Amino acid sequence: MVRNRSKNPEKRKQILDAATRLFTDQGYAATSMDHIAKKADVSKQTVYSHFGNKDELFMAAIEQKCDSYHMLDISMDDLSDPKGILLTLAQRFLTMLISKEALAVHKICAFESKSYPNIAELFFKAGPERLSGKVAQLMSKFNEQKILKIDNPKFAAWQFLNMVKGENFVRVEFNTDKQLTEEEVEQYLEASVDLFLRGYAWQG
Amino acid sequence: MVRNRSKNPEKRKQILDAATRLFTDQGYAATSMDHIAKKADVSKQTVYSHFGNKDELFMAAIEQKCDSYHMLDISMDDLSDPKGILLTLAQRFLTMLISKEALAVHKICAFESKSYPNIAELFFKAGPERLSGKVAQLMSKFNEQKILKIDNPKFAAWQFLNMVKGENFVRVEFNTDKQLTEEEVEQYLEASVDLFLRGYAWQG
DNA sequence: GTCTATATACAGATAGAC
DNA sequence: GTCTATCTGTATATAGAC
Repeated sequence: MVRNRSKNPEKRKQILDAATRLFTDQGYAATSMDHIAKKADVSKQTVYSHFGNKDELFMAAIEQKCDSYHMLDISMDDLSDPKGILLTLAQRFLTMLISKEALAVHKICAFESKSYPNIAELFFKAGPERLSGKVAQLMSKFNEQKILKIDNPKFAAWQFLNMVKGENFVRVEFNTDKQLTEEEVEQYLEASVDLFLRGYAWQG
Repeated sequence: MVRNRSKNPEKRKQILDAATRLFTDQGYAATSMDHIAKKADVSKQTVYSHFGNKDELFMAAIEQKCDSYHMLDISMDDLSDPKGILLTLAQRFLTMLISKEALAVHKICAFESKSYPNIAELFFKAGPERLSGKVAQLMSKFNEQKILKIDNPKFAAWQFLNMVKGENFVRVEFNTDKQLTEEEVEQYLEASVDLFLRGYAWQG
């Protein structure tokens, strides 16, 4: 009886937390129900009692992560300093992207996207799509207020967000030995914002 | 005796091919030695005789894929049509990126980058780093010939390549239900090349 | 060197006591 | 509802025949 909520919700939370942690750390196949039960400090049967089977537990765990995938809030009140706004956005976005948590969910959703398309879709909607939508709104406002000339705000949003990733994200993604310094990243971000501003400037 | 090359090299190749296929398809943990042996049409013991254990076989398989990760050749002879060159490059790059093969290696290297850092590093060097180096050379030439004003060719290369990925790559990466049409992708690529050309134009 | 058969460990999932 | 104990399949890896 998975639906019965008279079961101890604390244990449920313990299980879900442990599962989320282990699945995102090690992946689906490499994570065992025994390990989850042990880490959650409950018996294995309790895990099954709460979540039915491994698949359902996996879906619940990743779903939770997707839900809690918090938005970057982009203040769109004062647009008088586009460079400052975009630079701040770029910095925050990149910091979020390369955070251990976000990267782990990203990787597992991408990796399991064939086996669990609905999970990957969930992540895409909660993460990249949602953010790019927000940024597109920002681009739209820049255009309306004639701060930048942006015919297609959606394109501009994807261009900007992808550009910002740069070498830094790829290096983190593949865990390369050498990583970029903060200064290098900062320089890259500024150069990218400048490129973007020049490319979408009104006075061509 | 793994080093002894008097063993049947045909069988070795069969094993390696099967392993590469299965590992990239399903990941490390989800792929069994039994399955590899069966697919390679040899006995399991032969697999062990050739590669020692699962780890070594995995490394050999992915290494092979990285080696064969073929470069996009970028012709740098006639630079008179920068828009045409960049558009062609963008199209070829994106096509390569979202190809089933490239995507599979990309995903598994990213996913296993913590467990197998040397494999991920190998891929990074053979893939993203090598390509961005080539593109940086192109950017450098654009600058030398005053076709574009590019102070930092390395930055420009990463900016261009990342930008080109756009929404399309992310949607393929997460296997989303809705995928972009060819027309949409083509429009995005042209918009991105235009943005890049305006941003790095000589006459600001 | 390659095969079949087997040892050993651990996986997901269930049965039954309390 | 939660626990301990167990069933059953399958994994990695090895032994021994040819």
